[in-house]
Amino acid sequence: MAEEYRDLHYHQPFYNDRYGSGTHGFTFSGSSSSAYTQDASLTANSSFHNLQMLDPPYMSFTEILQGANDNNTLAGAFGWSRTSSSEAFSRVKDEPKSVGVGAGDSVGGSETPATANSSISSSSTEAVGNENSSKNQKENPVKEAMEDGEDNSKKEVKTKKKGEKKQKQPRFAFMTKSDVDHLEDGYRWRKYGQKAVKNSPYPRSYYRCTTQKCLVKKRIERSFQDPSIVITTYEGQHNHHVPATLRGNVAGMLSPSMFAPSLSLQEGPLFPQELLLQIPHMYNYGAAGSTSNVYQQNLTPFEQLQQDFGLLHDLIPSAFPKQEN
DNA sequence: CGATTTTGACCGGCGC
DNA sequence: GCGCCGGTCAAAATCG
Repeated sequence: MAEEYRDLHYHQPFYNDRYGSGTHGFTFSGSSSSAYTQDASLTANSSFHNLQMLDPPYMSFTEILQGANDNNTLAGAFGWSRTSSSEAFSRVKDEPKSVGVGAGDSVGGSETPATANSSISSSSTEAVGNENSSKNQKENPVKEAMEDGEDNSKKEVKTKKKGEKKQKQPRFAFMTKSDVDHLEDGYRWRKYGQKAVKNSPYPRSYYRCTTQKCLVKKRIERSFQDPSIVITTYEGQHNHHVPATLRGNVAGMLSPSMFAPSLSLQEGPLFPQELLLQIPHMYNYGAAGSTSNVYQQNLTPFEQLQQDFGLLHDLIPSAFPKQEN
């Protein structure tokens, strides 16, 4: 447990998405893409689609979310580090199996889990695929997913009930440029496995939220194409707030209030979703098919937000609610 | 000494 | 039916 975080490195924004058909999701049709694409580290044949960011027009995240929510919640989190930034989210539709990212590997579990030298924060709820978003940090608030979760609970290893198969929960993934594998996102995680990733020299690590009853899981892997990129995939939504022990860290930064002064700033809970709702700009990626795309952008508005965020935090600490849990 | 990580075995789905 | 593969379990090891 150590918790330390420090300032971090920088993240770059990538977006990729593999949401497939979307019925929901963020798919805007945009067209231009401003970012540059990165190679796909994820799926091999992904063609990148466009992601575009809307600059001026701020689309409210809300809109986006609305669309998005249905399927998954996005909860992404935004991690803000002042220096860093960006990541991407991706939601995945249900994919059959692989998560999509094929490339990366993960964290070595062995190394530094949460404390690495520099940690970045990022997080999001689950994702899978490849998308990107920019900064984030925390997790996902979505709610639905887990309720039933049956995942953990009943899975005895061998006897699972016959008939039910586990359903998959929505996942969100985002990419972060960082040398630290396990990005601090405010929640406490317990590693429960590590597997080698096919075609990649880096392993993938599996983590589960340590909060009781919370079924959220996440996996972390490093892109084999660009080792500086860490792909984090969240599955499920937290049914609790960020642990109090982490307050001050990332947790503090997560508060959505910042973005929405006009919204309720009180103590609300702050889920990333809320955050998203308040963010003025967004990038969109079209997800067209099921291919995944990855986009990388240079920072843009998001970065600014992040920075602003950081400043706010420093200047007006009181503005950030503390959460307890 | 409790919590977390490590790591190989195991499980279940899927494609051939 | 078999093998591959992603994901999970769980005992042992390690950490703090």
